[in-house]
Amino acid sequence: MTVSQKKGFVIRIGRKEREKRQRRESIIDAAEEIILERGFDAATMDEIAEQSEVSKGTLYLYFENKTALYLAICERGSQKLNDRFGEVLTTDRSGLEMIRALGEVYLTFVREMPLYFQAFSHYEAIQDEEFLKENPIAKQCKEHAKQSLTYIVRCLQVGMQDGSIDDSYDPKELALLVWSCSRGVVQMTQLCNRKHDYALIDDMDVDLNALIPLLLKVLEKGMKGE
Amino acid sequence: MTVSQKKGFVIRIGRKEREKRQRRESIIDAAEEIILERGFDAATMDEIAEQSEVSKGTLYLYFENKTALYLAICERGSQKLNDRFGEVLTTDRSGLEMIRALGEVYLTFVREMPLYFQAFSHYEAIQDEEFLKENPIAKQCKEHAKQSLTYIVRCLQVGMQDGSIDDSYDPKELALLVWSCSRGVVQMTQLCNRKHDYALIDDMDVDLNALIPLLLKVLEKGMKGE
DNA sequence: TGTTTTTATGACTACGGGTCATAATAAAGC
DNA sequence: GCTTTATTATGACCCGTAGTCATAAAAACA
Repeated sequence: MTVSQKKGFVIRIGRKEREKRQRRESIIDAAEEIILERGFDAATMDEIAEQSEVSKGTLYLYFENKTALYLAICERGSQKLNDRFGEVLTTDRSGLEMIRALGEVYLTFVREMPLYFQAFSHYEAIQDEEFLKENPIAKQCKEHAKQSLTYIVRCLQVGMQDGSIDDSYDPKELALLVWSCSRGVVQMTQLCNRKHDYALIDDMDVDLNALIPLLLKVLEKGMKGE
Repeated sequence: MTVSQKKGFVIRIGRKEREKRQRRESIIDAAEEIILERGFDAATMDEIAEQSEVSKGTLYLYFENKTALYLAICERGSQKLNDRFGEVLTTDRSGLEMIRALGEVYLTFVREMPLYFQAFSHYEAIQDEEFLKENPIAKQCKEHAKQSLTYIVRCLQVGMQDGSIDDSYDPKELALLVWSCSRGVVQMTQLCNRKHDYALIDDMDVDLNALIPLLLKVLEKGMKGE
């Protein structure tokens, strides 16, 4: 543990750390599989333990409770989404075009990995504020969310610079708005797709796939600079 | 039971029906109180039974399970919101103005009765499709949602008639969009208000109260006819 | 009043989240 | 190597809560 200890020892500590993280990840993998099969609520810790080839007790060695484990899934998801958002920022486009790209990235993400989207909803449904305030994984999730929002702000700022977006808006407010609306629309889409008999669409015959392009169209017109 | 039976009997049946409904309502009342105190997840059926001055067994005579009871709360909420939406339609305003009014009604509703808003989220989180498909209360909820959406469609149609809204849009699609966005924004607002340390606002200093007006502003500009 | 039907009850069961005494394994000291 | 100490793993167990059911009370009826 102390600095005076020989190199070999330090290396071995490194390996242990690595193995520990690996096992943690494999538990999250297992949890994801089980949740995909059974759903968030129906999934049990016993099932997850079995799937991850670990005893129940060990599970609780890595995650203080079920919520913490689910938060970890959330954290993974927000990390992934964040990375994809970041990539958009590296491309050379107008602000408005980047906003559209972010929207498409978001939609693709949710389509490809609906589990993470569900996990986000789960996270938001957590009532216990104390837990959220203390838990380090929750803090990570927050960090990622903040980061994502910042990406949107940046795109809007670029758009205001290049004239593709009306610069009389407050970019931060507008970013929050874009974010909220996208979430709302995607949520609705998911909802309608999942239970295919969901009231709103039944005899309404609206094409859900048209909803996101429509959002972009309306938002763009609403945000466009003169 | 048969038609030949004397009046007194029929009247007594009526009274029993009435009492049964009343008790059902009082159970829902109790559930709402407990949930307000403890939250949806922490609330137990025993607590609710005690609060409604009924045994646990009786509770299950009126609601097949906890989810059904929660659905009943949802049904109540959607009924109330629906009524308020309906009132807006009776006023004499331009389509765009009515849309704004609906937005305000919605926001007021959520502010006054956050419990119902939470109940809606709960409803949407239910994974068991079979249950939702069979349950009559769920069907009612759906009916209300459909009705609300129709109100929005009507307002948009009026707006397209009076020229306040661009009539090249499909009113149904646009209604779904307006609805989704509003939900998204309100959800975000609720989220940020609840856990006051929610990542997005912390050091962003965005005024949440400005978010809904901003939504209306952007939507209006985006939907406006030339 | 006696009989049947409806409604109410709370002890009980099943099940899942979470714990903890104990065991296995690995590291350190000699 | 062998012993001692520290770390990590285990699953039997505890406890709270959703949901059940045999029994009782009440109401309707004859």
